Amino acid sequence: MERNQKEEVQALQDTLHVLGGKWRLPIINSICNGNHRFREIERSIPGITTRMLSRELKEMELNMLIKRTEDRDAEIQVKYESTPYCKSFGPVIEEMIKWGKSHREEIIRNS
Amino acid sequence: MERNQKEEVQALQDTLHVLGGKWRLPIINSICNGNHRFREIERSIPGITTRMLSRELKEMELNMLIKRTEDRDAEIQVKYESTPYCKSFGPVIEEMIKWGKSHREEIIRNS
DNA sequence: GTAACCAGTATCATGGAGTATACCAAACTA
DNA sequence: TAGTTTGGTATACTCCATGATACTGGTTAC
Repeated sequence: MERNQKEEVQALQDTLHVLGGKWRLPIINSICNGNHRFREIERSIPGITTRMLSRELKEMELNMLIKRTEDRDAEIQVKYESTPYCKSFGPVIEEMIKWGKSHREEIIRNS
Repeated sequence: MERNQKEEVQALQDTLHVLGGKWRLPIINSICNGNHRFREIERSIPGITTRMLSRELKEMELNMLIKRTEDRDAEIQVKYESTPYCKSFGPVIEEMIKWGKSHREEIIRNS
């Protein structure tokens, strides 16, 4: 019981650490939704700056969350893709989206 | 499709905002796990300081995430409880714990 | 040939989340 | 009655994530 709790807190903090910051999840979501180019991703996330997107993409690549490919001869020269590791966040993201949506509905209903 | 995406990003950012910071989720988890006293919660979350716990609890009370009751004659004078609203995070938290745990296992397996 | 788009980088500024440390009054407890 | 626990507050500091703004070198579209 006691140990179990510590383990859970640990697991939570691990997850929070990997998903840390304002932009990680929106970026993952955007890429998983079919945006693969830098500007495409940028436009799909309201409020993000070029600088933040650039930084986050770099670190996420280091952390194996996404894969960046550069191919001068392809129609899309620079392409960002999600890795299987990244996709393992699917359920987490889904639940968060679900919560966010119902939260909004709740607020609208109460106003 | 396009609108749907914006809505999802919005929902994600809403959720992130409410759960923002390093400590919210661990605190919710702790309270939901049966810790109801200030020091109890504090001890259950490694690394948190009195100040941060105090601050977070206050704001979470304002946001209706938790309920604080003071009763001088009860055996527990000050008690923190989760609200139904707070409990709506259950699925989100569960998924995050699940991810964190399997992530740890993964790392151990690969080392 | 110029305007717009792509994929970023460079610099500078800043607010507030988080840390560290000490302290308090009341209650309980040995 | 001295020590410990409880539920916090006060003050001071630090640093880093984020924001704002500008710029660049290459490519494609008109």
